[in-house]
Amino acid sequence: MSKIVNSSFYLGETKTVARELIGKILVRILPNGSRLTGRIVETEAYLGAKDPACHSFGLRKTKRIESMYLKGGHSYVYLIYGMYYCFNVVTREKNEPEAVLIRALEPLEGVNIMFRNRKVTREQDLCSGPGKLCQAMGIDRSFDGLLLKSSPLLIEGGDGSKFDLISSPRIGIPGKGVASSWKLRFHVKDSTFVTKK
DNA sequence: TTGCCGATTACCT
DNA sequence: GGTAATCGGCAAC
Repeated sequence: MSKIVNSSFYLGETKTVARELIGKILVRILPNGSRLTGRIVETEAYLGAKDPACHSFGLRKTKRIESMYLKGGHSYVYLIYGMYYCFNVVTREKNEPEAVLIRALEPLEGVNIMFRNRKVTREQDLCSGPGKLCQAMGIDRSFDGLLLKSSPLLIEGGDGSKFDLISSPRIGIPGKGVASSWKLRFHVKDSTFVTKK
């Protein structure tokens, strides 16, 4: 059984946290105690005030992004395109609104429940995208602003395996000048569970 | 108040 | 390859 990640982990450099979240386990605990878990295989770093692609660029503050201003280790969940949710882990200190977007998981426990939550037939289609994994794990706006250390949502340390990592530009943010080419996306090399082309 | 667009996805030709 | 679905933020009217 893996250990819950200590909150101090999330206070470091956001790019480092994004890289080191690869291989850790996202755990969703249902009201009946069932565990839905997946190994994190793809992440992206969003660097707050100085990052034009980040919701908190220039320290913008709205109701939607209030949780980004919480201390590292909280969740930031928002609605995108009016129909999908994206799950982020807040990093750094309070009032330093940076975060890591969790883009893909390799399903581990509770796979049959994930199949019930999404209408797909292949396991590779369950959590291979930020909107997909929220659907599979039943994460919505009510999970925004939670401390990721207990039910219903937390992150565990994983099995300590090492992975070959690839870094690349972030997906879906064209037209943001130099920020569009920053290599802030990380994923496990050769994983079949990452975002598809 | 209106209109456009987004850290997406599924389904269409 | 293209585009509809559908809501909140925000700039423009």
